[in-house]
This record gives sequence, C-alpha cells and structure tokens, in this order.
Amino acid sequence: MSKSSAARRVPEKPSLAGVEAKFSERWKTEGVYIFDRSATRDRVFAIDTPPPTVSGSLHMGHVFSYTHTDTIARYQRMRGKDVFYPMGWDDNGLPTERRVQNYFGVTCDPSLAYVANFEPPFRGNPPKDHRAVPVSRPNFIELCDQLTAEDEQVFEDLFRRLGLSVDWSLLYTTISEHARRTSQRAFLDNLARGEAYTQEAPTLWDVDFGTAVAQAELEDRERPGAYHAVSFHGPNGEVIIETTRPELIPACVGLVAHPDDSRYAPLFGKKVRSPLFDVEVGVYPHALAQPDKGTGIAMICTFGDLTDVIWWREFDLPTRAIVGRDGRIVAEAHGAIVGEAARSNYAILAGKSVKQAQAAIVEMLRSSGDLKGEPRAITHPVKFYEKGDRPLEIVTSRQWYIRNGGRDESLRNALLARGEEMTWHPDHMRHRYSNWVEGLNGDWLISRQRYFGVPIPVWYRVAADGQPDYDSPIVPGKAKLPIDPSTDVPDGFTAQQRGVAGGFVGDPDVMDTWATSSLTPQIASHWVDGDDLFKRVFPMDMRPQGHDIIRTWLFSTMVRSHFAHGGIPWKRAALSGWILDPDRKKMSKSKGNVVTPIDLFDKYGSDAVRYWAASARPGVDTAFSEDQMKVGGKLATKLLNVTKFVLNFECIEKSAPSSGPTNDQNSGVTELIDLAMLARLNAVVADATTAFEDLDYARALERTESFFWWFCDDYVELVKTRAYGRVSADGAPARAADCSPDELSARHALYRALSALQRLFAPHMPFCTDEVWSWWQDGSVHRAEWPTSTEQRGASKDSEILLDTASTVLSEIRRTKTEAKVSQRAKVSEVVVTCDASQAEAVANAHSDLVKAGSVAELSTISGSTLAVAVTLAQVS
RNA sequence: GGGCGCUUAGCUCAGUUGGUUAGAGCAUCUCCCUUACAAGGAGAGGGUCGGGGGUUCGAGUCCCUCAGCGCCCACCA
Repeated sequence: MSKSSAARRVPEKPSLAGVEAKFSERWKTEGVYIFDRSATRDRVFAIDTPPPTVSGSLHMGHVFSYTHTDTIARYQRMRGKDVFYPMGWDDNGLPTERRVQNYFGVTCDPSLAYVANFEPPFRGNPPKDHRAVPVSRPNFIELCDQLTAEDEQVFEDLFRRLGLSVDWSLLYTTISEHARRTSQRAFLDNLARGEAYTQEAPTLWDVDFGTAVAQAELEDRERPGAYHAVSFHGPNGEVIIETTRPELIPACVGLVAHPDDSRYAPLFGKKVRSPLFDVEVGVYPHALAQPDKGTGIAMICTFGDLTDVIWWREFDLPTRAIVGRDGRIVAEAHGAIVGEAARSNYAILAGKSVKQAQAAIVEMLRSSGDLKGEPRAITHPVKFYEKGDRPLEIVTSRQWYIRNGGRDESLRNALLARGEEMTWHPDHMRHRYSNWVEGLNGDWLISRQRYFGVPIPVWYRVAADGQPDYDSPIVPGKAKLPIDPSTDVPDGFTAQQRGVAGGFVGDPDVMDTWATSSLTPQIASHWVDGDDLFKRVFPMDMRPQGHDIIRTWLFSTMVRSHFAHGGIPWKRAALSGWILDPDRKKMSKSKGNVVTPIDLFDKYGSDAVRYWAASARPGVDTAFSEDQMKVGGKLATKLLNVTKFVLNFECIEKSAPSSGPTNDQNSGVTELIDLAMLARLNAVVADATTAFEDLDYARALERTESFFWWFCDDYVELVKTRAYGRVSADGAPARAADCSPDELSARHALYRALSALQRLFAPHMPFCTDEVWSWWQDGSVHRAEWPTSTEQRGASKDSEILLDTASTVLSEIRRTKTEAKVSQRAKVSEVVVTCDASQAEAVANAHSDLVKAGSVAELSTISGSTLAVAVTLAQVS
C-alpha cells in the first residue's frame, strides 16, 4: 500500500453511519474471529461463554456483561492468543416450555399420540380466554425446536450488531443432539462412579409446574400469613401451639419444643391428641425449636417446611402426607385418622386447595373451640420456586441426585478447596461461593417432572409384582446416546415388554437445566466425542457470568468438573454486576424491555453503547445511563476526526504496528516534546495492558481515554502548526518531501500515537476503530498486534515535566483569552512564565510550539519557586 | 443471626503497595463559527472524601468503631 493511496481512503466527511453493517459483514466474510483449532493449549485463550436462555429477548443486562467479555476476548486476540470464544443458546428446560405454551397456546400431554404436520392454534399472543390445546410430547418438542430456532436467529443478529467477536462456527445449543449426548454421558459417568443416585424422599415441589425443584432454585418471598393459636389435647389439659398453616393439622406427626424449655419439659415423651382429627402424637425435645417463636412449641407436619423434614427424620416419625402433587388435599385420609368425627372433618377438606382448606379448617377449629383467640396477621418469608407463582409444598417422591457436598463433609471441603484454586474477579465474589457451599443442606436434585429437557437416560426392570426396581437401573451403551427412555428400548428387551411385569420401564423424568448447562465447557469443546479440541481449551481461561448464578451455574459446573476431570473447569471467574435503573433500583424486566438494545444501537451506535458498558468497573452494579452512551458517541466521533486530521499530513511511513525490533521505534521523531508525548503514551500502553491482564477492561479504557483527550486537546493543538509545515497556497499541509526534520518529527509522532490509540480502543469500540484503521492500514485492527511499551521510548521524569509545563502554559493562555471573552485566535503580546529551572527548560523545549499554538509574540521565563504564568493580550485596535 | 460490598462535587463514578493544592464525565454558568471536529471547542463555579477515634512526618487510601444503603446465605412453628 502506498502512502498516497492510504491518504485517499480518508473520507471527506467521516461518519459512523453504517459502520456496524459494514464491519459485521466484513468480519464474517473474512473470518476475523475464527478459532484456529490446531493451536496448542498455551497459545489459546478459552472463554466459557454464558449461554443466554432462549425464552424471550436479550436485554440491556446481556449487552452490558457480554460487552465486558468481548473486550477481554479482543484484547487477548490482539495479544496473539487464539481466542476460543463460542456462543451457546440455552434452549433447554422450563423457560422454553413456558414460552412455547404461551406463544402457541398449547400444553403438553404425554399420553397423546403424535400428529404429523400439526398446526398450532396461534403463533404469538393467543387471546387471554384461550384454553391451551393439548398436544403430544413429540409435537410439543417440535414446537419448542421451531420457536427456539427463530428466537436464536434474533439473538445472533443482536449480538453481531453489538460487535461480539464470537466465533459463530462454534455455536452450541443445550438441547441439541450433541448437548444431550454430553449431558447423558456425564450423568452415566456420575452414576458409574457413585456420584449420582436415586432416592425416595421429601422433595420441594412446585404444584403448578408439577415438578420437584432444587435448593439452588429457591427464593424467599414475603407473604402475608397469620398465626393461629390452636389447642392440642394433652393428658393434663390443653397445649397451645401457634401455626401459620393450620390446614396441616391432619398431617401433624408430633410436637416439638426446645430441650431447655421448662414450660414443656414435663410433656417430653408424653402423648397429646390433635384437635378435630384426634390423632395421638408425641412431644419431642429438639434444639432447633425456638422458645421465643409463637408459644415455643410447634407442630411437626409431613411436611410443612424443611425443619419438619429434619425432625421427621431424626425422630423417625410416620409419614402422614395430606397435600397432593396438585396442591390439593388428597381424597383419602391416612390411616391415623380413624374416628367418625375425624373422618368427616377430613372429608370437608379433601379436594380443596391448600388455601381453601385453611379457610375451612379455621372455621372448624373455631366451632370446636380449639382456636384460641383470632388469627394474628403477620408477613413472613415463604419459599418459592424462583420461576413459580405459588408457595412450594414438600411431597415425598423418587428423585435423582448428584452429590454436591451437602451431605458429605469431605466432598464439601474438596469443593471449597476448588474455589480457592480459582481467581475471582472481583475477589470478594469468592465468598458467595464458599458461603453457598457451606450452607448446602442436601445433594443436588437433578430430576424434573417435565418434558422439554434432556431425559434421564435409564430404564428400570419391572419385577413380577409390577414394581420397578430402582436400585439397579438399566443403562444404555455409550454409543447409543442420546436416548429417550420413553421411546427407546434397552438392550435385551423388546418394545412389547415396556411397562409389563418382567419387562422394563423408562425413567419418565428429564434433567434439571443446570445438569446440562453445568457442562458448557465440555459441550463447547466436544469432550464427549474425545475431540482433541477439549485438551486444547480445557480447563478454560475464563468464565464470565452474573453473580446471581454463582450458586447454580458456577457451582454446578465446578461439581461436574471436579468429578469428571479432577480439577477446576476454568482458571478465573469474572462476575459481572447488575444493570440498575437510573434511580438505582434494580432494573425491572418491564422497564428493561421499554428501552431495547436495538433502539439504543440505532440511536447512539453500538460502539457508544459498548462504551457505556465498558466504563463500568468489573463486578459493580451500574446505573443504566444514556448520558454515558452520548459520551461514547462523542469519543467515537472524535477518533474519526482526529484520524482524518492526522492522516491529512503526508508522512514518510505509516507507522506499521508490527515493525521488527531492529527498527528504531522512534524513527524520525527528533523533537523532545514529541518524544515526551510518546513516552507518556508508552506508560498508558503499559497501564492498559496490565489492566487487561487483570480483566479490568474499564481501567484500560479509562487510561486510554484520558490520554486520548489530552492528546487531542493539548498535544495536537501544540504541534499542529509545526506539523503543517510551509502551507501551500490552497491551505494544504506541506508535502513530506518539503518538510524540515522538526516538522516531520511531529508527523511521525502523530502517526505513531494514532496507531497505538486506535489499537488501544479497538477492544472497546470495535466498529469505529476498524473504520479509522481501514483508512490507512491493511487488514482488520482486530487482528493487529496489541501495542507494546517497547514501541515507544520509556517515560522519564523530564518528559512529564515538559508536557505538564507546556499544558499549563497553554491552558493559562486559553484561560486568559476566555476570561477576556476573546477568540482563542486572539494575539498575545507577551507571556512570562515564573518557574524553576527544570520548568524553564521545558518552556524552552516547547517554545516554538507554544508560541504558534497561542499566537504569542514574546515568551520568556523568570526564576521563581511556584509556577505562574502571566499572559498579556495584544491590544485590539 | 452469619457473610460480603458500598458511602468521594447536584448526578454517575475514578482515585492501584499511604505522598504536593482530591480528579473525570454529565448537569449548571460564561465565552468562542477556530482552516480535524458547532452533533464542536475553550473556560468557570461546585467537595471539611458518611460520623467518631487511632496509627503515621503525612490518611480519601491502613486499623478500630458507629450509622445508612444494597446484596448473598440462614431462619421460616
């Protein structure tokens, strides 16, 4: 490329319009971000990308955190790393099911047969009074596949528009054949090693979704409730308990009080009888009972809450469940309810929802005289499934678990130690992890009674009595994966043997979505196929994610990696913050959807939106700010303008970034002030590099940006007159051949700084930097070499004094003109700088530039201890 | 109840082993069409760094303590 052709590529009127489409297309066709899978592990930087859930739309939170990751990816790429940066779509699981139900107006009924060429009743926005149409499981899954494919295209378009430097050829989805195979294989490995097991146990249950849920998916919500004082009938009179769930009285299997509570000590070991149902239950002492709660003595029910489960287990109490999986009181009273009055009381409750049953039982207690006083209204925290709408119940059911240290001290300690092996960004996030692991109270429940997920890949033999044998499941061969045990038949059986005595039955459940997404490093690297890609990228370098899913995604990934590979899945975790409303409240979904990312891209440009995101410190919750986007837009425009200006000067060379070490890096730069500017830039490069190595994209940006504005406002202003050289008649700068060495020095320095600045900004603002780069360089800036501090001469104290002094004198001249309300072009008759010797030397070295930049007639210095600048404006006639 | 984070200008935030007079952007005000940029530029005003105590020659920075805000976890009768 010749210099003149380079110059000709500079547009007359630089503009950011259309850069996103232009470069998205160019990056795609030129494969700028393609991962070289022949790279060895030491040359690779691997990112375990969070796969967004495909159940709605991407919002500003995604834009925010994915931008952070992308800046790191781009930096590493420019450093010469082969960046493994896949994208994944989490299209597996409940959120997708729910979206499909709402979008098409259907519901899954596994008992129905498949209908070919099925047409759903609606495509988007079914009317409110529409009753969901039941469809077969295969039809339902087809609809899931259809809708996720459409959603995923929209997601990809948005991420391309945002400028993510993802290698799209590495795309994975969590419901794909490959992900199902990986997930089932990992599960079977866990099973073979004894890390997965099945057990019948009390389980947290969402009655609306009809599925078990895991500890990690719980959340508390404050709900109104009421204390009901209820009388139990003891040998020596009544025992008053207080309960928020009187409807569970028929499920009561005991009473419990603190061992030290003298009020109840005489009752320990004695029996009392429940009101209305006349069931005899024991009174037990236990340290978990709190004397100051209610009356200090509580019902143990099967099951009202998790503490009930603990007591039930420890005292080996009977199971007298009354709440069914549909959330209603079961029809048949359990065997302990025997009396006629008791049975007819129960009959009133049978079939009612929990809420209705409570109202009914309060009336019954009131008329029987067992309700003491009126209920006292309170609000209290109640456990919900995080995606659910009704409080969780606890029902007994058979489920699959993966060990996670919740019931095993040594495993817990091993997982805690794994957390210590990693680097956390920010560091304090490690506490979230250890806090969670230390607080686990059970193993990881992975089975879900749902449809659109990865099936649990096992069958059970059916004994002669028709009961499945859960203790020794039949597992498929690895080559057969993925399987669906509801349709596939295990080796040695025929389809006719399904469900019959002596035959087999498939496990009906699917795995929790985290059971698959905990394998993203393995899925993305095709571990299950024995692909050598795995050993080139694993353990990965970086796991970016939100801090809200440390307990789910991060922890579960750690568990799987610990079991499967005996090590951590990545070296570092980068936890991003939240987006907050401008009023500092956590940004609500509804508000987040009002301002869509695309609108903001249109309004400010992708680079400007990225600038806002990249300005936020890693891990810090950040207010949504269109003002910051405006600032980013200004920065991008400024970069265009200053590039155009600098390239306006013909130079001997184009400051190739990758010139070899034998070249004199400051070739052609002779003036001290030019060298000083390059030295300052050198320090900025070093700072930005250190910051990026620490994943601190924000600091890198801030350092670069503040240098950049100083460069534009002071340095360029100081040297521009010199850089022009002898201006020709039409006002154009002098040709390079006609320039003196000091004039060329300015031009060389400007070129070098420009080249470095464009590269320094490239990770943050990929579109405008590639645009300006393309005006004078070959190839994409995103494949250019990251600037190194050896490209410029090292900083020195003298050079900083030179620049600071020159800047101070210049701004004093400006201030004088501004305060005198005259144009900055106004002539200055005299400037006298009072300063010390080193500053005097600085003024001498910047003398001719200062004089030109300030239109100064006389510039002199006098000796003094403190720097002072006296500016005398020329008289205006 | 346990853990973690935050508190610096009207607003949003920097401030990296303690080191001149605490910075930036936005907002406000003033001025300037200036030949890269008026969708610009040059300037100004504005802070007892949450309160108190301590260490130190020196504290926004380290220690103690109190307060407010936020988050995570536990509790849930």
